[in-house]
Amino acid sequence: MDAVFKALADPNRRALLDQLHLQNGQTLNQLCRHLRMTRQGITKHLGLLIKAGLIVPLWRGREKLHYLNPAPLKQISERWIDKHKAACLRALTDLTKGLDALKTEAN
Amino acid sequence: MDAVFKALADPNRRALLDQLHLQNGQTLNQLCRHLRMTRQGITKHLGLLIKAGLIVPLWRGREKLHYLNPAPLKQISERWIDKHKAACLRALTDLTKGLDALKTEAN
DNA sequence: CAAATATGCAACCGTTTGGTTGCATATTTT
DNA sequence: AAAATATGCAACCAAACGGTTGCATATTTG
Repeated sequence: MDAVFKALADPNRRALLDQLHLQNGQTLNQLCRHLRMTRQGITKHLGLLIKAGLIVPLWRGREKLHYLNPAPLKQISERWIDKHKAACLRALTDLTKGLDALKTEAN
Repeated sequence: MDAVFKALADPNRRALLDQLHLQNGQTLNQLCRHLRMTRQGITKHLGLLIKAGLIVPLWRGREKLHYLNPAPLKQISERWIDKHKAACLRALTDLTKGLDALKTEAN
């Protein structure tokens, strides 16, 4: 899961995911058109995304097609984000309680 | 939003959030007990988390209390994760279609 | 007021990261 | 078979990162 968080940390990589979200199954060269960077640079980013399981590569002849894999995002969402979101109300009441405690202390 | 993704990229920072999730409003020193690192190191991590809006600091005398702020996570979840999760079925069918295309091509 | 406590700030340092350039390899196309 | 296309691999580099040490500052306690 750490690999997924790390993969999502870079805006260029998120842009790549967005691009595939727009049109799934693009080749490396196609993806290169949307991002001003050398092909090799993009290859590196795609490498991380693939390692994190966010993208699944598929070879067709000399072309490498890139497909989104939503599973890791779903995991993160369910096992991490939701857990913390659930604490939403609690966290806010904690904060206001903290503020109140300060106020009464001040008196 | 970039700051939030970057803040979440480090396991120590996620551990800090988890720790606050366990007990909200802890001081810097309290948080230091749970992580083997110098206080200054932790201060840096907390700095990023605060900058990302994930944690709200609150001074009480010489103590700095740290409270969770679930808002940024909610934003990321709604504006990014959900968007990509929604493509779940689509992405999978895309992939299988890609595989099928390869198979038929092979014949 | 002095000592202890809780924190901040800045410099430094090894490692990782993001990106480039250069060259090699594999598949198509002509 | 030769040329063109699509990609991989490795070395290299500056910048960012994660963490430390050393010292300064502010608040409490005795």
